[in-house]
Amino acid sequence: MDYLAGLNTEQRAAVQQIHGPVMIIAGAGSGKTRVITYRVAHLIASGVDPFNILVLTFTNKAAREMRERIMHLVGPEAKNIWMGTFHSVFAKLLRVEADKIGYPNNFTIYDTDDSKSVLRAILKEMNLDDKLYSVNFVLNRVSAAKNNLVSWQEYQNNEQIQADDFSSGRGMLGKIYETYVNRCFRAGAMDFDDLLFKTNELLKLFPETLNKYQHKFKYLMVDEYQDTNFSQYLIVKKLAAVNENICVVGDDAQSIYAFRGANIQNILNFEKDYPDLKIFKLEQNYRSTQNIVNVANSIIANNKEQLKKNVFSEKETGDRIKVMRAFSDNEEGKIVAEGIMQERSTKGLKWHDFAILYRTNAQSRSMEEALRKLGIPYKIYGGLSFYQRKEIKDLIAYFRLTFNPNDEEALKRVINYPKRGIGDTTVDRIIVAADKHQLSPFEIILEAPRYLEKAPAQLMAFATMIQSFQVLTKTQSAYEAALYIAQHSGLLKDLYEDKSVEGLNRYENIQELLNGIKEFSEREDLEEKGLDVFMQDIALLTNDDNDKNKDADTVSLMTIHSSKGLEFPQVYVVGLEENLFPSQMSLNSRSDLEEERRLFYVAITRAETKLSISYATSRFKFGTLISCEPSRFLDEIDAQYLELDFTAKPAANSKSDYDDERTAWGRSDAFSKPKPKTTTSAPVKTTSILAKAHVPSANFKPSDTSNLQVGMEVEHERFGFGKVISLEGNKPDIKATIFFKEIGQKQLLLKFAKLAIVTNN
DNA sequence: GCACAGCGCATTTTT
DNA sequence: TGCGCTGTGC
Repeated sequence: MDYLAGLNTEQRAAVQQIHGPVMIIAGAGSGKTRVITYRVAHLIASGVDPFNILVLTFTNKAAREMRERIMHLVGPEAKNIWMGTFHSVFAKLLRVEADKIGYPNNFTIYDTDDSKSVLRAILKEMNLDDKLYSVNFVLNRVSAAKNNLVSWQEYQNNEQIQADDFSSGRGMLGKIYETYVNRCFRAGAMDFDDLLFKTNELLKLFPETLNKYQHKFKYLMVDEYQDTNFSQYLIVKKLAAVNENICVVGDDAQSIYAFRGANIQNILNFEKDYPDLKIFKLEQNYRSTQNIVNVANSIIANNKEQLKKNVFSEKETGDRIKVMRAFSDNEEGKIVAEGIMQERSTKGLKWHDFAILYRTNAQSRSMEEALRKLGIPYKIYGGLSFYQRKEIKDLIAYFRLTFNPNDEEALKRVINYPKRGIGDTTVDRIIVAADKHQLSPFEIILEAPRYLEKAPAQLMAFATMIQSFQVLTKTQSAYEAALYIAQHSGLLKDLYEDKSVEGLNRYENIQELLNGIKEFSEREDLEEKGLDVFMQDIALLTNDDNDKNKDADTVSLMTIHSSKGLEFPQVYVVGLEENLFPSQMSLNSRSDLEEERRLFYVAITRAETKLSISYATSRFKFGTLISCEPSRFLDEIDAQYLELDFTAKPAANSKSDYDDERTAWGRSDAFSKPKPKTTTSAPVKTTSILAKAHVPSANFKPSDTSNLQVGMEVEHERFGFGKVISLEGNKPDIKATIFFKEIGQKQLLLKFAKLAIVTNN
């Protein structure tokens, strides 16, 4: 067991505690993956049968990486571990048990687009106001219900929910939910949430099935436990109920998916579910410098709800965190690109040592432009994944329809693509007839003359074609079948004839998919490798599951959300502005704001050696120029860790002459106090964050404020000069209301505020 | 049944 | 600003 030697004391203790409930709180960069993989290896080394181990992750990537690492530790036995994402593991389980809940084993998995399309059709049929009932809103609502295991019946019978819906004028949501569920069922389809919802249903309705899996999965491990929703939580809880060998790993500080139903309480309350659990805290950060870790800590300390931990680093102190101000979004891109350029050449780094992280995808544009101008290679992560591209979805829809002709979304997608003269009206008639006769649309098409007044020959031809595909897939290999379908559906030809750049691209993408299927066909580790097997969890594959050139030396651009779990030597977090980060949408509730703060925490902790943060004072939003305030998060960072770089000058075409830092800011001077002359050619180092542009006087020194009186003029490190308006409260907790010239009125607790008394009035 | 113009809308998104 | 959906006109 020499692998245990590579772990620190706490890590080793966590790895060796293989029985009973265990919670591992893994701070950022604390070697979490290492602990999980070693723990699995240790389970096996201790005699646990790999078949009895279930490891759940959230991403395919995490599952894949862990599997590889475990394989490395324990050898091919690792193959027998059930390890995968929640969705893929329970999809697999449901394929075995589907008939119990009335589903075919080859059920289709609807992706988000499919779900939206179903809902769009329903909303249209019901003639509902598409302002009140926007597809996104309705889907969120349905999804939230499912994630909280509220069935459509319960939804309709719950007075609270009904009252809420009616008061917002959306009384039909319950009915929509019902119709949606029925529509999916008829199509033999489950959406993403169903994979978990139906698993819960199965385990609830069939105790013997629950029992079977409770005894199969004797040892459970859940990664990123802070991101579980109620549905996932309950599955895990049920499966673990007999043996209670459950180990959850997570970091409440990195919970950033509440908006998708993740419930941070699951980790905060884990202790209540398993009172005799063992808790291990991995607090040593092996990734980042002390400065970076300290900054992250100072940010997250502002959150109320969190588990206590003390993340520390024993690496070097490191550079201070650079805060850069720009005058526009374009200029922000420019200073970031220039920064990268310079850092790379002075420190001999590679492009792939850098990442630019932003809150919203829209911010990538100014970054891209600036990088392009300097000839810096970059890659944008996220966005459309390979499997979400139209042409790929089209071909896959043919596959889907072949294996599950009831799959209505697949049918609608390809019945007239490529063009074969079956228009919307015909499709509508088919759907109406399907509803009327309680059949699937495809069944109507098969006997079109019987059910439809007009049954165009094209319809019959289409049905015959799909049937021929069905026959074919029974005998041919996945690749042969796929190629045949691509050709004979006319899809390949249609794309081939499009000679535009995009058309060429689409054609190549199809080729690539076919190549992927070919590789699958040739895999030797699989017993079954028909196209149906290939199709099974294709809907669950995403972005990086098909990344061709991930080794390229490029700067990485991505949203902070997608950066979770990654690390880079140098990280630029951009757009630290109010209403952008934190997002405007999150300002209404404390919990939303705390999630934004955790997001900032995640962003900061991606950096290994150097972190730079930037903001712009103006930016284009939806085509109009708006002015921006620096983010409140900047104020929350302890100023001692920062280095301000305000050297960026407004663009040359700007009319006025900017000599002075403060006029450059667009604010007038507060008081006619002598100002420190700031050098504009070199980075300004001060002890203040200057989020609000105040540069404290050179001789700034906090005064003793125990005798502070109303009317006195004071100076605050960050808020600038102000006048005391009122004082209230008793001794240690005296609260002063001060009107600051630059930022307006603020209330400060004197015991904390660092104020210098300027005049005694 | 199809093409195109114009309107409206716009976080984050492991699955 | 830029994309996607809807409606109009052929």
